[in-house]
Amino acid sequence: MFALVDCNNFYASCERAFNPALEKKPVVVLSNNDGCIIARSNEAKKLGIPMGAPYYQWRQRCEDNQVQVYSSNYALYADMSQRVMTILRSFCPHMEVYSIDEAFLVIDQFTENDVIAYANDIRNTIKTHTGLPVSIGISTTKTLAKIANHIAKKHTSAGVYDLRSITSQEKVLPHFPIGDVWGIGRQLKKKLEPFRIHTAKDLRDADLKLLRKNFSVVVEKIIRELRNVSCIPLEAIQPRKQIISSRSFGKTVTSLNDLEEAVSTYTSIACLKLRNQKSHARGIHVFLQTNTFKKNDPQYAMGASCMLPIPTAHTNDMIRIAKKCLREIFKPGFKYHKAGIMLLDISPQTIRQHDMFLSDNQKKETLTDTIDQINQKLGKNTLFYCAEGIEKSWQIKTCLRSPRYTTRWDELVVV
DNA sequence: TCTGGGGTCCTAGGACCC
DNA sequence: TCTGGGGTCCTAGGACCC
Repeated sequence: MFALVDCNNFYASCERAFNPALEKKPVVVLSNNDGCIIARSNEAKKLGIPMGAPYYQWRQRCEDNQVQVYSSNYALYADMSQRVMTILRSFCPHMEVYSIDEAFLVIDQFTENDVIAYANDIRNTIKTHTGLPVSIGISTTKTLAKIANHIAKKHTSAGVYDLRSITSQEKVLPHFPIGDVWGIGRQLKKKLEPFRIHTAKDLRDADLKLLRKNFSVVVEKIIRELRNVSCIPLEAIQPRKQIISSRSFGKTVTSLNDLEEAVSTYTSIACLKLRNQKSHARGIHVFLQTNTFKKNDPQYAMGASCMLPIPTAHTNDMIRIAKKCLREIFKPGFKYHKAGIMLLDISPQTIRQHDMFLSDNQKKETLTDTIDQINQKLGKNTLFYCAEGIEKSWQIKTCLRSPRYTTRWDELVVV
């Protein structure tokens, strides 16, 4: 038996948890650079504000309706997520953190009635300890638990829905749109329609062989999961296979110097993530681009990679080759809008192929460890590489960000 | 004026091996 | 006239997720 616990309107709810004045009011949270709307409270959804819409197109509507608008505050959301996950783990250690606001639990030890009480206990505990509302969907497979969660969120006031029985499945699946099924996106929806598949029930009852011939194994798994056959197992937390760091700039960037600072900063962010998961990487890919929305501006987008002889997790090693890549692709005269980096060929630090002709550099290890420890103790970026820049004029503006209530001593909530 | 930032998995095709 | 059968690895592109 799977339960999917999903926080309602997560980012918007985090803002509300520390600011009760937002209760019952429409709230939206914006993406980096205050570009797009990426979270909405129920009140904001009712105003017709769509997910992912560019903010500038909806700004007037927001102002007219006194919508409370926030820049994203990832320090806060990440910390709140950890609190929720810690509570969930205390209920059920057999769990998979699926995203910042969702987790699957495997709960096999319960009888029919107990499980509802158990789910309610989880909801109440999370609400009491964090202030965040969650919904819980329960069923026999992950795909069905996802559907149950949708129902819990939209059609019940209880916040818990049990979709294990055939009776409940017969009631729900005929009305559940195919595009809302986990794993069916826009393209698959379009391709399934000629097969007269419009609802979750249509897909469940479809001819498996016919669909397998026309679609990938992904679709076959979804069909089987809808038939109560579990094909997508609970997964343990794995180290990332790919680490990306990229941002749009706060202003148009034209100089190589600004790009170098930005790319060095992103490299530093990514390398810290890399070390935190005890991995190292053998290379880096650097990319930059102009603003693709500005059709009249000359466009340029390019990337370049560079590999090291042996993997590293040291920021200084990586910044050095990142800059080398950047200089290869930089062309003067363009108005740059975004740059980023991707770490390549990530592997665990325990697996290490030494270079016969290079000696280990113990000093470098000590340096990196010390920097990390100081930053851990005294706050992010207490020490940083000068290559990252000091003024960082290219950096994003987040003028609507709420305080980092839970991770900064100087931004604690005042009661 | 103004349009985010991460991730994963699958498949096909090419290059190579014996 | 006629040209096998079985593998692996890598990459790009596409689809999906939050």
